[in-house]
Amino acid sequence: MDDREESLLDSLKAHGYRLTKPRQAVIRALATAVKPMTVADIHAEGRRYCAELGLVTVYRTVEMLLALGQLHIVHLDAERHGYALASPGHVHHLVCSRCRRIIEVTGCTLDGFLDDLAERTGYRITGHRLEIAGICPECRAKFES
Amino acid sequence: MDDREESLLDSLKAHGYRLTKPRQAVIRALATAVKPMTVADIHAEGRRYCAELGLVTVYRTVEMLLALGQLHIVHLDAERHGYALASPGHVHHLVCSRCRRIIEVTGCTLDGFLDDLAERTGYRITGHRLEIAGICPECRAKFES
DNA sequence: AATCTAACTGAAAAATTTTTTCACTAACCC
DNA sequence: GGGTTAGTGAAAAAATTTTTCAGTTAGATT
Repeated sequence: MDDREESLLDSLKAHGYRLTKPRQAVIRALATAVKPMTVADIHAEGRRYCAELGLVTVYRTVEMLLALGQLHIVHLDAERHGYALASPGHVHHLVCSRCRRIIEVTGCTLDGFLDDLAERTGYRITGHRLEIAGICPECRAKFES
Repeated sequence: MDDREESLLDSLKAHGYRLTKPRQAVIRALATAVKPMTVADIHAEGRRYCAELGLVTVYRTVEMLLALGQLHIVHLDAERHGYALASPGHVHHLVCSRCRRIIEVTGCTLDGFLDDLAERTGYRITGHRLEIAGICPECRAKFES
């Protein structure tokens, strides 16, 4: 169990949630993943850790983790979306278009741009989501000769 | 009919598509919208222009416009998404969290950051999606006293 | 450790969303 | 105007998500 997984379990406890096997399976599936996981992905992977894990519980646990701010929604190219454990702080995701491997990206440089934008439009800017698409080094090696 | 709508119809013709009434209704619904439209939104609004418009046709027309690059997917706060006509060039969307009104944003300042990122990670960066959330001036006036 | 109890569970059913199928319609070329 | 074929809506099917509910289990109490 890695640090991230452990702190997540602590966070559940701290919020009065029970540490059930199905929940641990969902969390482990997410903690182990290297790409955004759809509900079906989490279900399939989670069953490796809890054979009876039901799809409904995946939906419920995802919702719970989102409410706790521990999970990010990552929009895939088309209209599908997956979930990835959130690291603390402000992060974005760089997703490989081919294999879906993701890495977290910190230190985005949009603050000045957004301040400008607020001034120009009169909107109060409350947040932003940046998703970056690319081809990871492994896939480049395999497919770009 | 505004310019945008007209050029869209031209683009359909240029690609060998027929200009049917249901398609025109979908396009007009999108051209008139001030917020991202879900499939259901487009269907409801489109029926004002073509009373028999079927939901299936909305799905098909949306798919067609996406393939032509004329439509952007705009992810709403949660897991829902809507569609908005794409302006030519590189644009992002600023969406009001309260009323969903959107405005298009040009001139994002990420190029340097993305170049850096490519260097650091070895990814070849192929695109990015930036969605900015905020509260529009009207909603600020109404709800922020 | 045994007991209690409410949070939690999975299965089934229901609701919703999206895709497929198909007979009919209408846009566009002549 | 007439023919052809892309395009249509309705209905059915498939896929996804939510609700319901009786049974189970985590964790507090003793």
